[in-house]
Amino acid sequence: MNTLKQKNSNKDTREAILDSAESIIQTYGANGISYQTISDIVQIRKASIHYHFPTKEKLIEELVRRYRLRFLALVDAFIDSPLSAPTKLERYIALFEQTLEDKSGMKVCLCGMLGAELASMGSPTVKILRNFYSDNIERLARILEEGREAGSLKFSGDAEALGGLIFSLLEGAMIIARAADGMDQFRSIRKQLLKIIKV
Amino acid sequence: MNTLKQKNSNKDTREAILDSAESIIQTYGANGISYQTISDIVQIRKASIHYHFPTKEKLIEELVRRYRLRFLALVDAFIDSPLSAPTKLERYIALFEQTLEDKSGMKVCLCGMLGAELASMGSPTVKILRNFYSDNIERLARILEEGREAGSLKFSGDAEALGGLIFSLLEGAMIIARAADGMDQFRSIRKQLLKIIKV
DNA sequence: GTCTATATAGAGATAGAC
DNA sequence: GTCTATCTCTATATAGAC
Repeated sequence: MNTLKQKNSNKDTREAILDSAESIIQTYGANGISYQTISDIVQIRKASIHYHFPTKEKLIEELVRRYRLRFLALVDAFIDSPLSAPTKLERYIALFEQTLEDKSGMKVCLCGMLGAELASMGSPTVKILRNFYSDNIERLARILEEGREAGSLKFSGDAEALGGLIFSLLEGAMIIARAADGMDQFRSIRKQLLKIIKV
Repeated sequence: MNTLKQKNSNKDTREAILDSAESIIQTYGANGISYQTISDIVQIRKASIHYHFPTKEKLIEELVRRYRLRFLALVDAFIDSPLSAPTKLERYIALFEQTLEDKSGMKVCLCGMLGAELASMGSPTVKILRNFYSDNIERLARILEEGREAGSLKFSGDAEALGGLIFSLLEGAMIIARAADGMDQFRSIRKQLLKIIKV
């Protein structure tokens, strides 16, 4: 705890920059962030942000990378647990619901938001976004297949296709429900979905 | 055809501006348009665009208004026809599929795209977006209810809730499928959806 | 209705001092 | 690692000639 000690205070600044950028994008879209707005929130000069993230593209790339890892970790915390498949599915949906219920305003999935503007993102970022989508669909497919085998979920056809359906649905529902300005629509959609596939 | 004749040539320019802006937004997002990019496509000077649309906000508002009317007209062209409910549903889904299949690149629903950035849109625009969503959900609910009564569609619960689910699903699927870079994912989701509710 | 020219503000980014 | 200062580019928007 002496010679190996890192200059560590920058970790905090770096994370604070990512935190503020993430929050803004989830609320206003990719165009909502600027070095200035981040500067105002983090209380650091614009130029200092460039020390941590040389370009805006790199900042967004890092943002997406972090978000993906963090979100998948939340999923993987229960996916191999002894919980029933329907419970796992409800937990999964709850992750989206919580984002939408954020106390600082209804937020949308970062990767759903940026996916809308995919054509204007750098290719490393696009790769991570793609991975985020396929990782989530794969997790959903696993839950679905497990439920079908256990007899707790019922559906016909490909689990992967239904996983893609549910993931698309959740991403879309966040955007649409936010316009309705309340959680009711999202909740009624969730209820309808579970009614369809729960045995 | 003389005294009442309008100065009419501007109609074309106006529409051309809207067309180009629409196409850009559906591909790159709201941030993709600037007076310059529109100027390049329409072959008109930046300042001239301001003659037709004094501010960017007004331009986007008009864009959303036009899109909504046009899209609903396409839906209403068959919604009260003697077609079966499942066929109507397939036709409805085809409207989204066609947008995604556009020859100038995979496009996303204009209102889905702008909904992602709802928090940074002007309030008249937000109102029209909200209407677009609720109008579509209402049309879907009508088709669903009709199919249930005719025995050609099967589902339990509220038709409005299922309509919201399907609409959210389609909006989300356009975004997610585009990242997968091909129509396969969208088609497999459509297939899966129809498998679930077709009798 | 479209043009040229310009005002003004904001963006991302860099240089170099501390 | 953070600062001040500045560069360059692009954005929206306006004034006024044609």
